[in-house]
Amino acid sequence: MTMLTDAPRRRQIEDVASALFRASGYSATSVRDIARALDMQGASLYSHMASKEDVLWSIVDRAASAFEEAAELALEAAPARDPRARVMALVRAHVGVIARDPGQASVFVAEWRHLAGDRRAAILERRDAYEARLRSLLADGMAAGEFALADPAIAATFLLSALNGAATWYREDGRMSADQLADQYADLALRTLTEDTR
Amino acid sequence: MTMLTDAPRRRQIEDVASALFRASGYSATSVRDIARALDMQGASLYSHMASKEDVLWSIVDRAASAFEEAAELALEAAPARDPRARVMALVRAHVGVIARDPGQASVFVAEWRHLAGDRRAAILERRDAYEARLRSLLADGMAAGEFALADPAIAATFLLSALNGAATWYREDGRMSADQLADQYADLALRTLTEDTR
DNA sequence: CCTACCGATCGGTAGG
DNA sequence: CCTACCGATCGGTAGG
Repeated sequence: MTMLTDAPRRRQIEDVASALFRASGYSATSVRDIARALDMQGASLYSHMASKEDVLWSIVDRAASAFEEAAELALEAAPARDPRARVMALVRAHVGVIARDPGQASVFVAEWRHLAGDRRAAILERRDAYEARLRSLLADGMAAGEFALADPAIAATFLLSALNGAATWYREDGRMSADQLADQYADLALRTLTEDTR
Repeated sequence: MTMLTDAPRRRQIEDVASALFRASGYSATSVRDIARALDMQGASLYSHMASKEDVLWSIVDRAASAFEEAAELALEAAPARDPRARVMALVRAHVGVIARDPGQASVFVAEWRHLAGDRRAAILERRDAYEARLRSLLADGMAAGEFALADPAIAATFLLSALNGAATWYREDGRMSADQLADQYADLALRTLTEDTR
């Protein structure tokens, strides 16, 4: 999570909004709810934002970039020809982004549908591209004989649902560190990909 | 999904509301949106419901009962001392409830937080009890030496997130039948529980 | 960043 | 099930 103190106002607004959107959803959170959390008047927020949807867009766009960049970095660093290591790296990166800012992540996961028109379309495209990358990693692993999957597309969706679930429940002050979360989730995720030999 | 034709009005309202809540969320769906989908005036709905939250409660309560009853039946029918078979049965039952009515299920999964007070507390308790049942099944399997899990609570959360994800994307008219979904998800879920022997 | 204010829409009621 | 209507609240603007 980002420090709320001393962050620029716009960023403070986005962080407070993330937390409120996460707890109650975008539509049930009013501009005045956000203002109240910052000890401001509702109308004053409009010095820093053009619209409520604008703030949602900033959060979702930033989250999408965080996932994309983390995946990029992780896959660059991972061995090129080891599908297991590559999936592991992607999963750990994904969980890391969630653990670092669960508010932002959960807004990305659950509230993007309140975006309209082009923004909605753009984010859907990026989500699809991201999922496609996991899908192709799974296909690579199958081609290499490392994974056994009846349907890599279903497996990718199954996995991403499981990982994204953490955005809803994970608390930074809970009993689990970000690393512990990443370790456990990566382990569970990897198991999904190979035959169950008992 | 339930037939909309000839269902009693109250049930039609709940089915239409489920679909709209699933697509846009509870707060972004107005009473007039629901009425419009039924070719009625907004105020006319109040002959059949006391409040908007009342309709949400009916959907969530019915969904909770469906999950509970399906789990009960599945576990009664499953062998008492075979943890793998028992988890498999529970997963298949859970996915079956989702596939049979994804609208109802996704409202249960995502919109319960818009309930207030006692209802919210009651549903949280039932969710906890349901998850606890899966958790204890996992613990049984570990005790029997059949499952290898670092933390059965985390595994249960991971699994339920993965399964519930289907409530968001599954379409009855899509390329996958309910049985295919249940088969694939049960397979993926079961793999999660045993060591990855490669 | 504030006060004052806008039109639109919200959930819900009265009365038929 | 409809028309007519209610107060409250919504996102947002004007002007300082």
